[in-house]
Amino acid sequence: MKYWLMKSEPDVFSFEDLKKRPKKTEPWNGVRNYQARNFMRDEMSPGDLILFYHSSCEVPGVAGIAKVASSAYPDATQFDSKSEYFDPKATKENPRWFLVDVMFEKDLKTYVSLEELKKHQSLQGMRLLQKGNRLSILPVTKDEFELIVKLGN
DNA sequence: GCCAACGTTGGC
DNA sequence: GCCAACGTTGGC
Repeated sequence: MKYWLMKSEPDVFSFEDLKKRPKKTEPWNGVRNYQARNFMRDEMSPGDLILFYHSSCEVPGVAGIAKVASSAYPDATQFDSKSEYFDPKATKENPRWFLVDVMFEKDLKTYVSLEELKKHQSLQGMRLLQKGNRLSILPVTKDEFELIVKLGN
């Protein structure tokens, strides 16, 4: 079992939006970064737990807990010429972008802001907190995951 | 294969 | 809106 942090802009797709989905799942489409893709394609397994992180918003931070709900499969938006995520170099025979389905797991009692994360000595090594970090999917250690869940409860 | 130019991310 | 950081592109 692995642990992850996945960023989403809440104006586009928030943790509350995930919860409101009929099956509480959502294909994590639109990732167009190779490192992030590799995490989904090669490293994630169904059941892995996810910190659902809100970025580019008033108060960035961890909004709730989700989990990986499928194995990896091609992101359909890469083949759709009308999609903003269309990739002309991708073919169905040779897809370039993969995704997993993400499912609501549980709420936190309180939102855990980025500011709060920065206060904790034991989280200083998180990739999320490193300068210049832009990756939208990041691995998180078990200890980091558990501490952050504790901060939210 | 180098690297400058350009685009994007994301906190502030 | 700014800007630092960093990934990608494309000319050579």
